[in-house]
Amino acid sequence: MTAPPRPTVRSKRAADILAAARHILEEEGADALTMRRLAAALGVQAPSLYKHFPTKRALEGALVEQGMLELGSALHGAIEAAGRRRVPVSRLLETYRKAALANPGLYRLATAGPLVNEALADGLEAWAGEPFFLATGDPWNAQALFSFAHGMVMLELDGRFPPGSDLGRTWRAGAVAFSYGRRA
Amino acid sequence: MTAPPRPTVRSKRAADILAAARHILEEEGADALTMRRLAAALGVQAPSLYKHFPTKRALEGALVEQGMLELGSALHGAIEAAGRRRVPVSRLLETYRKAALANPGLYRLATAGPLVNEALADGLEAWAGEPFFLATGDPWNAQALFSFAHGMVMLELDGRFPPGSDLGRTWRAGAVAFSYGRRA
DNA sequence: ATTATCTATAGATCTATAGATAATGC
DNA sequence: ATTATCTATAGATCTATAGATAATGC
Repeated sequence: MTAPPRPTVRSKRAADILAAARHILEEEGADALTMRRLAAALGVQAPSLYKHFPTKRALEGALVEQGMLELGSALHGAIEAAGRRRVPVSRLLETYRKAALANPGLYRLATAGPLVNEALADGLEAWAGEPFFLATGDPWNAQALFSFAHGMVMLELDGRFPPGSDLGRTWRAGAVAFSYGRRA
Repeated sequence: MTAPPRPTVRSKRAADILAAARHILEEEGADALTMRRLAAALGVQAPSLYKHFPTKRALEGALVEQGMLELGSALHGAIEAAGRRRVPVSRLLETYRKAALANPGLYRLATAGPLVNEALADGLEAWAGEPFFLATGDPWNAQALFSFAHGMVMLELDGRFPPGSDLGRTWRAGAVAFSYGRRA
């Protein structure tokens, strides 16, 4: 098991700015997250933010780091809870779904669209994705299972499933499929 | 098998505008698709477009319709090619991947983010998704398989898989998983 | 002293409407 | 006659920089 990457150390003020940014992201969506809107939420003028983050991308990159760390921590937590036994795919998926839907805006920012910060995301993504490998036993099933989970979350967030859908059952169907040959 | 929805009939000019919009979408991405940029590509001023599409959303809705129809046609084609036998999951997925990656910009517009045109997409989405039901035999595995395919395409388009990935093998791993109990 | 914030502003865009003018179809 | 297009423009935004002023830490 890879060691968890350590979060970037930030000043109190920078941390507060990120917290406010997350709040806007979750309450009003990614489009609402502008330097002006963020500054207003902090009771400050927009240019002031540039003393703490050089560009908007840098601020977004910091949010991505948080999102990845939190998601990865949740998944690794599920692995550890299983002890020496292999974590059931169903449990990993439940953890994934719960963690992603707990912070939809952050999840989207961190996992959808082009990478915000390539260098950062590299090691972080590998670490966050490791539990899928540990649950499936090979890299191809790991990627496939991750794709299933990501697809489910995105479609769920985008409201793309028909109204009467029993998504819990759909998640379980995926868990069963990827548990082929062993317990779900 | 549901009958394929008929495409909206449009004037030659409206069809040309949509073709130009698709070109921009594929070559320069969704952000580049503005009424101004589109008008420029057609050698015209932006306000002229409003005689053919009342709003930008309406234009995007028309593109979504095209995308859904084309993707759905490809999938239904795979179903028909299998004749009376159930189409193998692997063939359906290959078709999906090929169709989606042939027009990445349109695929994104049509399947990711909030619905552009609710009323339209409703019946169209159901029809386009039907092949997943026909390939799996039940609605939950159908949704789960669709989620896997969508997740794969999105992650592939966003460049989220590590450099050395053998995505063909990952797609096949998914096909095998969802063929649990029968041939892939 | 140093850091944070402010005002002012450059420089880019966007979508969409109003009303005038040019092009086209009967 | 009717439709398409043009010019002109309203009305909103955005990110980011420069330089002055206020607040804070030693």
